[in-house]
Amino acid sequence: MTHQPDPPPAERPERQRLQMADIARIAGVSVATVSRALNGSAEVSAATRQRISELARSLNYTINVGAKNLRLRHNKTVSVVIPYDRRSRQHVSDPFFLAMLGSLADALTDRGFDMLVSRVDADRLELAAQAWDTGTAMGVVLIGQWHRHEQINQMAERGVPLVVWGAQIPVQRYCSVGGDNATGGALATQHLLEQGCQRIVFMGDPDLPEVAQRLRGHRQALAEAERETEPTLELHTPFDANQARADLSRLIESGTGFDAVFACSDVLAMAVVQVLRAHGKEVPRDVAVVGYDDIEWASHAYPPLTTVRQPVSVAGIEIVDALLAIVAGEVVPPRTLPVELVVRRSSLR
Amino acid sequence: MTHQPDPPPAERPERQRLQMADIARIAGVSVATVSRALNGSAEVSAATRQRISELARSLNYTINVGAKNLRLRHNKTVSVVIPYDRRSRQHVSDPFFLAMLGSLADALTDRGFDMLVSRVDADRLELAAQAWDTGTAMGVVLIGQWHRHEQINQMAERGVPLVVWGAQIPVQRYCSVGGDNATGGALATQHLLEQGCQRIVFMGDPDLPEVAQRLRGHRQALAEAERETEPTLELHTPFDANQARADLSRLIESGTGFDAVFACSDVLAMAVVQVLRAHGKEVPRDVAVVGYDDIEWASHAYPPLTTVRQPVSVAGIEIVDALLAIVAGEVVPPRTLPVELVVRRSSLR
DNA sequence: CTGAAAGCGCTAACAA
DNA sequence: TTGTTAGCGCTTTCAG
Repeated sequence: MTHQPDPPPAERPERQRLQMADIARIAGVSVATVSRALNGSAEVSAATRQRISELARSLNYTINVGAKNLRLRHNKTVSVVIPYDRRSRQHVSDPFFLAMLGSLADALTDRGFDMLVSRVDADRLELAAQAWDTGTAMGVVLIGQWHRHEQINQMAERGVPLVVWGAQIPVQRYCSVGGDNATGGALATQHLLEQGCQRIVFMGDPDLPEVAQRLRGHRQALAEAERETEPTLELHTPFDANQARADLSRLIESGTGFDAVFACSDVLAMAVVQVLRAHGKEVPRDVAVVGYDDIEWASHAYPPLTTVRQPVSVAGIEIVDALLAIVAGEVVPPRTLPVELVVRRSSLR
Repeated sequence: MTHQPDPPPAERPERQRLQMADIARIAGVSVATVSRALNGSAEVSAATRQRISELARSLNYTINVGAKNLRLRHNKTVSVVIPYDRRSRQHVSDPFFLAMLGSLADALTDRGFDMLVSRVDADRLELAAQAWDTGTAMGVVLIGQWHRHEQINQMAERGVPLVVWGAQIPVQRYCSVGGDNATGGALATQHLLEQGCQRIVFMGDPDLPEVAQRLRGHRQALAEAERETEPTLELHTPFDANQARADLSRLIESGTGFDAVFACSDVLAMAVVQVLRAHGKEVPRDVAVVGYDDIEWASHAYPPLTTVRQPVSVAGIEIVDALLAIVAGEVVPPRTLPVELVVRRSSLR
């Protein structure tokens, strides 16, 4: 994706790289034969194939992928886009997103694809398609849909092969893969209720589809236990630890009582624990805390964090497979992956 | 980087994408003119340039980057490689590496470059050059040199434009950018000595050049304070939290006394705090702890972690600029960036 | 089994 | 100012 006028072409004494023609000349065959040999075509004699492969290897020659792609009119790279919030730029530092990135990298590498990574302003999500528009990538993976559902729909309608990590939403014309957020929310709240918690704070920004679904699960669990939902206890905090600290401090200082917090990410939950501690409240004795994601250090936090585990490594595979299917022309329905409550000390009373 | 025999070309009813010829036909000019217009050449009349740009935009046409690159014989993508240890695969989950990735992404995006991300087995580091060999990327950034100094030298000698985040090493034929590890190590240890610590455990694998330099700084600080270095207190723990827990537990159980730990990453430090706590030791009262990196949550840990801050965001810029200079044919000397001790509660007695 | 030749989508001399 | 033309490095009919 070229975002600027090209700089001067950096013309240095052009390093002379070998090309197929060189190999052909040295081997005393035509480039066609070299091409066939190097691509393992059956219609070249085993002997020459062997000979040419060895020659190429010994000369450290590799096929130029750009030229190959141009000729073949396809390519093997996938663009992975991490939207960021212009104000905070925060969430790319969220370990969860980065874990997803790692998972995608593995899945793509295993299948022989390259991964192009870029960050785009969430307010300009159309740019996510750029790598596809320019023919740089065969498809794009969007990590998180934010509040840009409509823009994503438009991209998909424009024909961009697209898979989004996020929630499944009613009028959705693209393929999403995501955790079962409603269940996740319900599991967390049920668990807190079972621990005898009476007043549970929900922390998360329901503007984001995934969070909205978790909130729905949360409320449902309350309803099933015949508890009222209290708007005061619903903190619409975005995925931003600083905001989490501010919001929770305000709540505490307002004198509102509560004995549990269900935060929509582990990062938020850690911030919550920190604030509680600063206010002299002990976790889990005074306030039980549950997070979301189960990132690496949730288990190493103090206290170890109860959380809803998202299936990150299978997610990478699911996303990549879905994208490949879409590129192959299939219609792939959205997919919801199971989540699981991991109980640790932070919520045990 | 194609790592496998190509799968069947996914031949679906080829989505008909516009090309320059289409725009030319519609606009009633030649492709040359379109090319010039779209590239902002001054030798096309402002009027046609305007007209063609608008036509292209309205038709949602974008120049095919692959074809352009082939013709121009260069490209604007940089390959960023994160080596991984085959056994643990751990360190890609290290927030520090991921922060570096983010920093590089920003620096590259700002300059209009694409970022190709891949993970390679540290034991097969030659593969890091693949994206360059195949012409996919104009250069490569290696995050961490591990114990593969020689292989990296060979890549550089082979002509691969290369910048490595890591230590500066005597016989080095490639460009490295890294923090001032010796100073970092010294700062940490001096600080612990000032806090009155008597027996400081050093945790880190000196097989890695960066760690070796931190160890040197550590020893130097001890020497300046006229303390002996005690081999028993030097734990050769790799960047792996589990290993850290195991190693420190063993040390404690061996009955060796100590009142401080200097760990070579924040992740290790957090593991250390956890183990100490499990053994009934309080941080910092019984044992002071200092980490390295100053990743996001070091300040939110419990207790907040004293650590040596690495200049991640400037590092991304330095690395990218160095790589671009190298691609432009310059000889770029290795660069060492200043580090800084950030004192927090974990080390205050 | 191998080679000659056309062309993937674009840019840049060179001509007009 | 604009068009014509020759490739960039490769794959693949189509002939031999």
